[in-house]
Amino acid sequence: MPGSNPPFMSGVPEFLILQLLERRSMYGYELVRAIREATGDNISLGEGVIYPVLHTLERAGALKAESRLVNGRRRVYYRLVARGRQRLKGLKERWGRIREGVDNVLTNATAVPVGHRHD
Amino acid sequence: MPGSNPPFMSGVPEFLILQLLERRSMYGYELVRAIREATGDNISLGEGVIYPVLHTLERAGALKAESRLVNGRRRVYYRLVARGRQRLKGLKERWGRIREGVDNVLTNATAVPVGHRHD
DNA sequence: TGACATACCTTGAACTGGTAGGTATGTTGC
DNA sequence: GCAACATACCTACCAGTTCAAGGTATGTCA
Repeated sequence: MPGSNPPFMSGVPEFLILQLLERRSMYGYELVRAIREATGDNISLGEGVIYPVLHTLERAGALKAESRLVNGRRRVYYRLVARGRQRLKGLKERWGRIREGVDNVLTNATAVPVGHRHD
Repeated sequence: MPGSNPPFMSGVPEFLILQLLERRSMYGYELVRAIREATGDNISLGEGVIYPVLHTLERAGALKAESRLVNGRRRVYYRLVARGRQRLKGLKERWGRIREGVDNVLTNATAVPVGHRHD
């Protein structure tokens, strides 16, 4: 039975990729390992996840690809551009809200919605 | 444009439902509002999301349904049972790991994986 | 009588992650 | 020279899930 659907992962690969590329350009294979490291081994994504997302993001104009030749091997570096930064910003906000919402229920506290604080 | 696919939501409806039903039994329509309240308006799920999840969860043996008649209206109350509690436990752990992984990248800190702390 | 809240339900579309497979090059050890 | 491995890219298919939209029916209030 190939392809189960683990919870809480939707949007996460894209989010992590965008986030990491904000710091510096990277190539796909590099991202696979970077994600493991940067998440403290909490999240591990295979190449079969990374590459398609990269391609989608590029088609969407969020990333620019540049093929370089290093040690006789081809590497496709991806650079975050304006549209990608915008996208990242939106995802950050969304992540913040959902994270907060879930944690509210988790910690049993009755919530104070973002943007409705009145300290 | 029907059916967009907002990120970070996969697994969340199930998780919230399980979480809320751990405290007390509720019926579907009640859950819709309870989720809005409990998440501090950060998350809002329609009936079209709640009911299918409820049915799936019941089929999976995580919930027991009981139909009651209140004020001439039918209400289907759902009660969390053992299998559901187990499921909730697993989701809690998963949520913890993913949340931590994402936040690690977000806060730019190199991570300390869960279970690998050595204070 | 009409409007609205309550309360349940299903269908179809769209998206997305995961697995599994496949290609090709450089490096290392025997 | 050759096997094994790491590097580095890629795609096709599956499965599961959220969501909007629509539909039914009862009670209440003006």
